[in-house]
Amino acid sequence: MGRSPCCSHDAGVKKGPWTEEEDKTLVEHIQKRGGNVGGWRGLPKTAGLNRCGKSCRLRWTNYLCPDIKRGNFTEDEERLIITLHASLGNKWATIATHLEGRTDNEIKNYWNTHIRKKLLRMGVDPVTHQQLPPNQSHHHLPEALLWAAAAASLGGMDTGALMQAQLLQQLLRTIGSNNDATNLVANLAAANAVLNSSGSMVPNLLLQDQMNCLQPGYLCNTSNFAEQHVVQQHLTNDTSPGTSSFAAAEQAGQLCNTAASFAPHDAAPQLPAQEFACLLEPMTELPDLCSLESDSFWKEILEDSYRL
DNA sequence: AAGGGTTTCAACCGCTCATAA
DNA sequence: ATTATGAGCGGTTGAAACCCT
Repeated sequence: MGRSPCCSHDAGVKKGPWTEEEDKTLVEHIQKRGGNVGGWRGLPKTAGLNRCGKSCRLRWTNYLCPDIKRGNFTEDEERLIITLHASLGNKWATIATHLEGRTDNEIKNYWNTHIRKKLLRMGVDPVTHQQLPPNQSHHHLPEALLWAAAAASLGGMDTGALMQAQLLQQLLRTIGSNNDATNLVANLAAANAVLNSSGSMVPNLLLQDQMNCLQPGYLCNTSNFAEQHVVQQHLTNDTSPGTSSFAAAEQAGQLCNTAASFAPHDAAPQLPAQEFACLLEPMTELPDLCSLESDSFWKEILEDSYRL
């Protein structure tokens, strides 16, 4: 089919931002017809607007239509967009049908200005939704810590969890680089002091994930870490106060990214979360609420990691 | 306060799809 | 089967708002 002649090529047709008067004219015209537009092409003439039909349709569907919901996207909406985008791609109109009151244009803009950047910062390719290779990832350790700190400040993660995230990242860095463990031990000591002084309780589930992460062979599958976290959370019906599932998944994603960047290059292909959950090795026996009272537990893990 | 850089989002453009003739 | 046309979609643009120095 040949391309249709665009009405915007009409001489003298106004373009650019709509005035209040034009909005009023368009709304009154459509309401007068009981919401039945008829045909957009002929609408400007019958409504008395010096606009092309296309412009009228866009203004109505994206802004003036009374069904449109205004305001910031909720956490649930954001999660739904990401989920739908993973399966549908840039099918904004289709995605919009799943979010009541949101337009395709609004979702597209929100994706490009917020979600896309957020995923990139987390080291996730916004097109494929897969982990970016370390050399392409915008993610790096200090930024991960900033994210964790931001999450903690918003109440999504307590300080104990934040410290755990830092510790895990330090540990993985040490494992990956084979550097000496001096800094890690020093950090562990510092963390110990902080935890002892604050009395923070470390979310048990987060610890379990971290412990799994440290087990031999796990690094080959770390790209599934975020999914695994969600599956485990679901299975254990975790309801830790102050840790929403989304925040937990995000924080798990952070840890996943770091872990994946140190994974062997011949890492096994990814498995669906459900399949992977069945393959999980038995959990490591955790110390008492991981109080970090005893450095020996961590030292043993470190020693094990050097033997890998 | 100013001005330069960045971000946001309404609106446009060009294309494809669906359908009537 | 072919063609013409309107509707709708997704990528892109640019003005305004916002932020930073």
